Amino acid sequence: MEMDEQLFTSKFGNHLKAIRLEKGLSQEMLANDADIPINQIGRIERGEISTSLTTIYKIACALDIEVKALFDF
Amino acid sequence: MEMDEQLFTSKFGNHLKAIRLEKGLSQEMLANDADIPINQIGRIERGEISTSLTTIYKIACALDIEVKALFDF
DNA sequence: TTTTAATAACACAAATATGTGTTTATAGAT
DNA sequence: ATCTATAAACACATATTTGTGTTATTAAAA
Repeated sequence: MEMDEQLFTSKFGNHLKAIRLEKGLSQEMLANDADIPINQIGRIERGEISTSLTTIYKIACALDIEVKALFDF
Repeated sequence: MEMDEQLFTSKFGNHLKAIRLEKGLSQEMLANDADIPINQIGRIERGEISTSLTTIYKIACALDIEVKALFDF
């Protein structure tokens, strides 16, 4: 699927949010588990920022899923 | 697998390099295809930087693979 | 209506990636 | 030894994320 970069970050954010909600976590809980500021989670889910590899990894660890699962969309 | 963040970016870089070489591409060719500076590819492969979602996406497109394949390690 | 939890939205400094350029190192071929 | 291609290693300005606050919405419950 060919996609614009901004659309990609937006879809990534939506997918992250869906996974977070499936796990029954609030942004704040996820942020605490991942040791990331809560605002950062919001910015990522809204597709505002193109977050970094390490942040992605920390989030995957906090969600207890593989990183590649975050890209399954 | 539990892993340090720096080790993760390092493994990501090694995996990217392996895929690039499998495809028979030089850093320069990949950089051109992905519309990214060549030095950036080197920095990522060496694990020097924690690159961004959009850069990861551009690289995956240029390699003609799914993003999640870049995290299959 | 009022309270509460959750998220969005805004601002700002600090840290880091990005983009561009140049130079050095390495390895293979001639 | 020389040439060539590839990659590493610098430097530096610019752009963006990150981290830390504060304030404003939104929605649901009491």
